[in-house]
Amino acid sequence: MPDTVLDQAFFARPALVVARELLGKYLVRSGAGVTMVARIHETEAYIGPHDLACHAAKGHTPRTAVMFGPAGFWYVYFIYGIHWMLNVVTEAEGYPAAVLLRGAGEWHGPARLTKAMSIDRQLNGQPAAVSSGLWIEDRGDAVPRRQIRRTPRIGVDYAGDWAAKPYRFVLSPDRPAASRRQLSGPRGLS
DNA sequence: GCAGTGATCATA
DNA sequence: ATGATCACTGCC
Repeated sequence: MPDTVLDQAFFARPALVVARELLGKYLVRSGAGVTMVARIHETEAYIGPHDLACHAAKGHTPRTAVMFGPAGFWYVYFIYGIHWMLNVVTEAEGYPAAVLLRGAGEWHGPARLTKAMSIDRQLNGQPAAVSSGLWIEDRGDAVPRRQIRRTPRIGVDYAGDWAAKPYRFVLSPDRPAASRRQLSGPRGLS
């Protein structure tokens, strides 16, 4: 299967679906004569204006405007005076939702990822497409469901009941299959 | 554990 | 104009 650049149809779906399906896809950064590729292993869904952890819960502001636009565009914002966060807009135009890319390749943590790939406000509002120098590819290596873990989102304790919802998706390495003996034998002594 | 750092938005 | 807050990281 040839590599496929994910298009607007991929992103124009519920954020939870997009967040899950982005695991195992490839984030590609091209610019200044170099290209970087990193397999996505951690995402979070911010599902709409009723989601109190989603920036769009604060309404349509200059900062959140991109999220109200069409799917497949980058929503990049600055936080804590230091860090850039990379999101891709999902859902139908007019419905504000996005997926935060928290980890890819060797990088763990959303700010480390953007720092490594030189992602900043210049990409805010740009399309996730080759033309912007930042896009996502499907390279045909599907992720088995058993490698996907769901947890609550990080750093959103302010969001009340929404903080506990399992909207974070993590691609975990396969554990070696337990042998019959391990399954039926005594637990470890430790 | 907690400081750093500055954009953003509500309040005035 | 001012102040609280913040989808984090690195160092104590």
